[in-house]
Amino acid sequence: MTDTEKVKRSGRPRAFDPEAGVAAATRLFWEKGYDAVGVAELAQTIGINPPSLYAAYGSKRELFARAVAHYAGTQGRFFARLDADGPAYETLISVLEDAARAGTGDATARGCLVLDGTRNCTDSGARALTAEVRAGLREKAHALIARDRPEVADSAADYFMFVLTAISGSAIDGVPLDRLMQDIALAGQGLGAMLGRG
Amino acid sequence: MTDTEKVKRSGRPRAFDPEAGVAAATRLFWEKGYDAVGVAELAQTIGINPPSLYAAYGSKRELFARAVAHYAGTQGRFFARLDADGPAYETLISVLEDAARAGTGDATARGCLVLDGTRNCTDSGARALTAEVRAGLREKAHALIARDRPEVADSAADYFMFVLTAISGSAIDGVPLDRLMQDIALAGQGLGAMLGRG
DNA sequence: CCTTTTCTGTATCGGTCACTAAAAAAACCT
DNA sequence: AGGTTTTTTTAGTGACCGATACAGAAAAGG
Repeated sequence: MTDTEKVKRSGRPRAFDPEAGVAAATRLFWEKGYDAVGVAELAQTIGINPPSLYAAYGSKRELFARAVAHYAGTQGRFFARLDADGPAYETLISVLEDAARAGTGDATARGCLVLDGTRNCTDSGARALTAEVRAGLREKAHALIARDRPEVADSAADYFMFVLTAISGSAIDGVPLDRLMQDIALAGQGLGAMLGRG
Repeated sequence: MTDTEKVKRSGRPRAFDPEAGVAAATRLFWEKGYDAVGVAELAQTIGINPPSLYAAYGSKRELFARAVAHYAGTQGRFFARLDADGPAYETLISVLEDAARAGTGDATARGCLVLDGTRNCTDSGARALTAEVRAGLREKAHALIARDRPEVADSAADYFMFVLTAISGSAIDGVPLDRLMQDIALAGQGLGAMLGRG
């Protein structure tokens, strides 16, 4: 008995799908970054007026929070593999490669929303949102590494985030996927030396 | 006979030092990024009013260009070592380490102005400015590597910029210098494998 | 002295920012 | 139908954005 059924309520029904609105907002935030996207632009892209946006989502920052969550569940879904119990080195490398693919996937993809979406952002709340997700990613990587090699988990998890940062920033700067794959292979040598590949 | 003497001209003399203004603007652009700094804030920090700023520098973008040049000649001076004729691997690593030091040097240092100062920036002219400097850096690294190992110059120069991107982004995200040094050592293994250390 | 030139501060330009007050519109209820 | 609830649209709020018009002030040349 899944409770996803919509409860019938009084009042004028909403003329748009809030989840579809979040998806559209995610695209916009991803392409331009938090500060560079205006509320008027968000509303127009969703197909509504600003008051409807505020009624549905509360504020630009809360909509961004929804967008980050949506992004994590779609573009960033491959990070869930860090929770699996495969070999650490191979898992980390494959996640880095998927990150490169996601950050260069289509013409409008520009790096990673979580890593670079709030760079130079004036809203500290928005910055804190992405920072929390980044901390969660580091924690996942740390836990994966610590299962087999607890003594290098701190260093390796830091290095994983370091390389992730390079991937997102480079993707934004226009480095194509095949170059990113080369870079990941080179960066992976440091990871392999610490973790032992295989 | 250096021609740095100021030419005496008619008219009311300028009440501030334009070069000192550029230095102050550089700090501001570095700390907050291009878009997040307003003209009013720039003028106030320099100690002038907006009209004086426009009279002296032309526009916010032109002042930013001056700031980038000033930054390259001060914070980024160590990149000149890429032009020296030392061993490629050691030179590249030491430059990366200096970049980490510059990006975490004091409390207000936030990564690299050239690498991250125009992230999520809405002014395409400002973005082009930093991109040109980045391309120049890559070119320097490429030339250094190509002297001894032309067959890997493309890959190694790309990887050098990849690691540089990670350093700046990580510094902004709060990674301390000692962790960055560890990360550089790990990333350097990929560089060493290509270039041969020594 | 007076004119010319350049810089100064004040006060503001039109445009956009995130956000909202108010009322019309579209559904439900009795 | 009449009343209630919620969303819609219209039309704005004050604050800030980059950039300037204007007039007074401070120097030089005559």
